[in-house]
Amino acid sequence: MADERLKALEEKTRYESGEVEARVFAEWMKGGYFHPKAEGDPADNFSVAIPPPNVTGALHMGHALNGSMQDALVRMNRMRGRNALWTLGTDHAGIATQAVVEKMLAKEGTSRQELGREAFVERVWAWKEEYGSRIVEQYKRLGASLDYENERFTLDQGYVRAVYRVFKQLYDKGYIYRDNYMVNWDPGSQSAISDLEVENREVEDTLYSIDYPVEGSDRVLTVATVRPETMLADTAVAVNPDDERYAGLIGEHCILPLVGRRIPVIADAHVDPEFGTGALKITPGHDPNDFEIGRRHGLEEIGVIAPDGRMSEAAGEFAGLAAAEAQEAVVAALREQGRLRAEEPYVHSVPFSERSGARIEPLISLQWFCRMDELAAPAIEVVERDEVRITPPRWKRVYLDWMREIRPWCVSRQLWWGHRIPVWYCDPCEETYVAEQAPERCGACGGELRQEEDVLDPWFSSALWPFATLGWPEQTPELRAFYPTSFLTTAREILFLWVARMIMTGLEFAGDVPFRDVYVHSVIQARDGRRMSKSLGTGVDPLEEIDAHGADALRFGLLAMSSTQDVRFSDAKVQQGADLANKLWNASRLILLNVADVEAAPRPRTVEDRWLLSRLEATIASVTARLEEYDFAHAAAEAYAFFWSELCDWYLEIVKPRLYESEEEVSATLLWALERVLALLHPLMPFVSEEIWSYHPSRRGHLVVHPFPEVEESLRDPAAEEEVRAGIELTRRLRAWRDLVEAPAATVLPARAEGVEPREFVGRLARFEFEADGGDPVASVGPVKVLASAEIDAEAVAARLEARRGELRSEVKRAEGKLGNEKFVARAPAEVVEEERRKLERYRMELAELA
RNA sequence: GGGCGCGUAGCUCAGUGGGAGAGCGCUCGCCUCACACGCGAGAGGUCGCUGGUUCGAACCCAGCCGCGCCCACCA
Repeated sequence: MADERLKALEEKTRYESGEVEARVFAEWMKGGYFHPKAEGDPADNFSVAIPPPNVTGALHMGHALNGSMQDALVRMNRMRGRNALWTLGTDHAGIATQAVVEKMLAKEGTSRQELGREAFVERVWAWKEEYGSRIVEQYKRLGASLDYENERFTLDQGYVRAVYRVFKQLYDKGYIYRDNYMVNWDPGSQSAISDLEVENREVEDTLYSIDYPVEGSDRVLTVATVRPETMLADTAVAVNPDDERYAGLIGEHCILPLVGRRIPVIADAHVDPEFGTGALKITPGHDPNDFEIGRRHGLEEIGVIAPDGRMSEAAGEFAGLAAAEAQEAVVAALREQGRLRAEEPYVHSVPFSERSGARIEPLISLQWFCRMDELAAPAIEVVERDEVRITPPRWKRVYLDWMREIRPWCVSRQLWWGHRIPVWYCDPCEETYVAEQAPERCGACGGELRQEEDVLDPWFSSALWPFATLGWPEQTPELRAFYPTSFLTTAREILFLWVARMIMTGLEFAGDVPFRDVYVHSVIQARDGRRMSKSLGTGVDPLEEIDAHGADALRFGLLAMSSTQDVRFSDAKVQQGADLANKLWNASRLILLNVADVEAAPRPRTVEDRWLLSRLEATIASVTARLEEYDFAHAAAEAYAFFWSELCDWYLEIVKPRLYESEEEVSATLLWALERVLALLHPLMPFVSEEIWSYHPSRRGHLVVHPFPEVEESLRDPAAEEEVRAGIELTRRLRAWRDLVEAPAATVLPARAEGVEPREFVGRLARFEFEADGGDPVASVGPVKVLASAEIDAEAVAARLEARRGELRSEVKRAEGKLGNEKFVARAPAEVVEEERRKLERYRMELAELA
């Protein structure tokens, strides 16, 4: 190694992530390591399709966690020599992207309507070209080993082809149809949205009770509603068929106040006789339940609220008012007519759009739907049979429950940014064409065609992600080599929106499941336990964490935090990662600056060497197993514990004298151990491990493609582990003893060992001299007799002895009690009883020594 | 209304049938020639409550009390 490099290593006593990460990442990119060959079989290769972030997005903690997990597995498998592909791409994110550009236009004093559709879509593309790569650059900061050479976008040319192919085939199968149906209308984005994009929130409204007079009688039916303005669209009053109070009224009519319409009194089991008066006003045009009831009874569907949130012509004198204004006006009119019986505060849950935040306006509109039951059936089976494994397993049932109740999916959106639905209409002859490419003219009359205005729900295209990104519908080498992908990590909130749909389309169109494993990761909450949210201001910015502590620190921290349950963001865990990076750096300096010029190899000379090698292999086995079962938190914790405690605190301290003399055996062994530790940690902390590796004398190429350590069973040595463990235990007891008697830290205390000779390191690390002459024994610590000396306070020793005797007496009592229990001796497993007897024996012996 | 998860050291979390753990924080002692982002030694938990099963329960079962999430059409 060049002397300047060694000198730099010697001088840098701290690991500085800031001056390493960009340089190392550039080296990886230059090496082309992230772009695998499209060769081999999917079963031997490893591939992951990144959950595509929105083009408008910025890296948030969820991305960082998800990315850290995916990258750990992709890196591990790449190191194992597999063709490892982590597919990169972004989602066009209809509403979000359209909203960003619309906001820009508003600032310029114009609007999308003013621009027109074509010019607007061009503007969005221009925006995407300029700003759409932000989040990709942010993934690089995290160290994500994505295939940056092949970035996909849900609206790129090939992808659109895949979307149109799927739409056409679903249409031809009869799954896709157009219908007038009740949808969740989002007045914010001026579009229909799917059930899954609706969230219910508790709201305090007023519950109005209104009297509907019964035709030809003095009776009134009192109905209750929180939306009195919708009464203008009422077409019936419903009561429960078993409700005796109203039995005689079924088939009669009410006269709708304000409107004067005759509406029938009908019987429907949906009505709860216990609620209110047991009479329910039916508004098929503006309430999902009423819509269902209306269809059952063939009621007229009247719409009085238009898509813009204002009252339509059908609202008569209220036309043109905003719905809220209409509500006030209707209530006032009813009050004036004496029809308003009661108003009371009422808390109930109300649907809101997750996209725009606006209160959902249920209304009937002409939309495109996709029937899901046939697609769902095989997607249910593959999960039932664990051909797609869901981890943690409790989500399997959640998935299955939802899939078994699946309902048609409203796939059309009234937006301009997205996949314009590939349907063309001929107005004169009322023909409809569904095609992958625009037909020239109408086949029937030769007339001009008009393309459907609506675009597809962005989730429609996301549903094709694992195979569309690999080039489907072409049978590309990528598709052959990397489909099915190996696994998917995701947040539980998109289990239905995305994961379930990918499984359905994968089976239907790509002929196989889209991935073998789904790992549903936990949610990282804000430090105070609230959800991280931009609007609440509770988000923690991963890029700030990277700037402050390094990408490795953040990655380690997130993996260490992750578990199967939600956790609060922990600054301490990120700090632990930063500390670990620094510790790695410094332990490596110690090793690299002192070793002899030898090949890295396990060359144990002492039992401590065999101990370290054995512990290292145990750690490799365990950490690897944890990663393979997606237990990232334990993988991180175990790697940390081995490195920090066993390798640094014990082994390095034990072998320092040999290392300073540049002994060959210990040098070779340490270089070997360091190489394996760096490789093992690389998937978790890629930057610092790669950087240190650049100083390692065994280095021939980058660590990113260095073989991942395979367990060497021959290095396992239980006897050495036990012997050194005992030495460590004795060292600890001696240190604790000297602290208790307040012996000065630097002094070496005289002692004699009886029976077995303690390992050399015990005396050195605990600062005891076992060959000491003279002095009377003042205390026993295990096999060690401590001799009297000026450094030791006799009173403290006496107190210590008494305390230890107390401990021993209580241990003896506990063990005696247990062994005195006949049932314990009779029923507990023999080895448990035997172990208890051995303990009792030991305690009695030590107590006898101290007496 | 149904389902799921969680209540363990001051804090954040592991542990899921045989003597309570980690990181941080705290106390004491160390600038020991890799690291003070360090080293050594400690203090600190009747494992939410009540019953039950078991020789033995933080762990299994039942009930209760708190907290969170998901699904669901009660006006």
